[in-house]
Amino acid sequence: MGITKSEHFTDHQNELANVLKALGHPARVAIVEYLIQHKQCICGDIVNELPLSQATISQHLRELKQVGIIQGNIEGNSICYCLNPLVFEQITKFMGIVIESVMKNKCC
Amino acid sequence: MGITKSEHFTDHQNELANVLKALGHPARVAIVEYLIQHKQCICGDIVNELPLSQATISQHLRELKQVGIIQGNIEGNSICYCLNPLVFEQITKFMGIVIESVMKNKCC
DNA sequence: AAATATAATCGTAATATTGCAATATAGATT
DNA sequence: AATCTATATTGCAATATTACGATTATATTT
Repeated sequence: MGITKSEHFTDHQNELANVLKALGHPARVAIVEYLIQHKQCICGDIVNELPLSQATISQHLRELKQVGIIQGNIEGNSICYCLNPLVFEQITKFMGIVIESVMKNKCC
Repeated sequence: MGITKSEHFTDHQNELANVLKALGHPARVAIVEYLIQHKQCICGDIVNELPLSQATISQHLRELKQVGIIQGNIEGNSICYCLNPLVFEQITKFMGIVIESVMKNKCC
């Protein structure tokens, strides 16, 4: 099929999964890491950094933006992208709950 | 194409992306949440919990296991699965670095 | 040993993702 | 206004993912 049965899951589960899926590609991890170092970028910066075409980079940026991982502000000719902290706080919170739970009870 | 050009990225980027991709599906988020609450499960528990077939659940469990998110121990007839804290610590560390970076510098 | 219980695997269909060339769009510059 | 620069979009091919029925494998129970 290839189609996820989203309707059977909670909004929270779908939203978290969407964000994590967006981060689940090495090029998009690389883009986030570029933004960690340089704080901001335009599409062309990433095109110069990664061995992927401009069209492909643009697509990856769109996916990251769609789930709120980055935000883009138009600056004249180009678009300035940067990280959105809120999303990462959400993810960290989830991961924290997992870790806390695991620590309390060892595996069978 | 549908094929990720993994060879162009670092091991760290590929590994992190693989773990996040594995968590990037609502059913697999739901499995992790089940494990947070119940500490452990067998395949049949999840089959009873989620509206997906046994074959599909088994596949999702295998994906989670492949990237080290869960571990499975054979217990007679069935297999007991539980969470592996190490992976989540890795993810949290990455997320923490992102947040720290973002806090230092607002967007353009 | 036959029957049952549990879970993995195989085969397959439907759909999604990845990547790129080509093209389109929009602001900046001459 | 013509050109340049930066990026988005479209269309397409190759591959991956999701899901399930059917089957298989293994351990347990009768």
